[in-house]
Amino acid sequence: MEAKTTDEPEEIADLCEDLCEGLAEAQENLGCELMERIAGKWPLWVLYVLAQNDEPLRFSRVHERVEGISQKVLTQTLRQLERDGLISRTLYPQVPPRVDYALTPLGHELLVQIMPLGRWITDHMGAFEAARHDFDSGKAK
Amino acid sequence: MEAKTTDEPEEIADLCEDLCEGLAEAQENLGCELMERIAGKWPLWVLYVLAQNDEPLRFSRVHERVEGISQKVLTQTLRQLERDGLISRTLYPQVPPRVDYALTPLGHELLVQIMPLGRWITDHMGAFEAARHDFDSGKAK
DNA sequence: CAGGATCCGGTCCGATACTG
DNA sequence: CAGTATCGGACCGGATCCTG
Repeated sequence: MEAKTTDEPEEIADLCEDLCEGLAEAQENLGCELMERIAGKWPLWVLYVLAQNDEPLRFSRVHERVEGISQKVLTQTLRQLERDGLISRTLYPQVPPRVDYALTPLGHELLVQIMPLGRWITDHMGAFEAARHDFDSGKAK
Repeated sequence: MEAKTTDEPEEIADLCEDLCEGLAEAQENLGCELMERIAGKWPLWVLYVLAQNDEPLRFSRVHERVEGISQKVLTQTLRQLERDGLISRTLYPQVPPRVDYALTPLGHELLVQIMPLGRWITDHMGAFEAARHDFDSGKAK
């Protein structure tokens, strides 16, 4: 019949099933949107910063810790995360105003879910770098 | 879904450790780049399409299956994925030319790693929608 | 202190035309 | 068939100024 790749067809088919059940809908609908959102440069970073502290963080503190982000984008990011229920925003009607951001259980769980992926990526960083090097040197002829 | 409010500090600290070990480097360095890359709208989609077939796919086939993508962006995406060693590109010097794309073991494993995350997202889609609704209706006063 | 409003340069993306 | 090249528009993010 058809030539198969390096893996056994069963493995692929098995993966396919899971993917069709779990990822397919996410891909073509709203989950894809979420994947993109959290996978941007800043959102995960912000969640990570909030996770490092067991207490809520003020806007300024987050701004300090997520170095490189502009105030505008940080505000946008925080709004998005709040909208998706990943963080909570608490406004203290003081003067000067004070706003605390904290991870929600949902946001916490999301980090837990993403963690193994992050670990896997770091573990295979060498493979990625090698692949890139091969590709680049191959094209630079 | 677990309905725990503010988690115990120990849990957070525990998470922190893992995050610091696994995600921190990825965040601030190259892994972050990879996270963003694969999490874009198309890359994962392309990988997913390739995973559905146990045989390599031609450019046209991929283009058909990843509906909505332009030819230009598809080319870019495929190049990226190839550069990162997630897919393989095989050129047959025919006329008309023929190019086959297939998942590499690395790309295959990446999908396996991402799957549980995708599943978790779909499982909690309701929570996300609810959070968004709450947020939107709260602001629309 | 937190963040809204504005301007503006860089980037991304789609459509089109063209090549091996 | 599988791209590359180019152009114009949309969008994104940064810097600055201003408000409660």
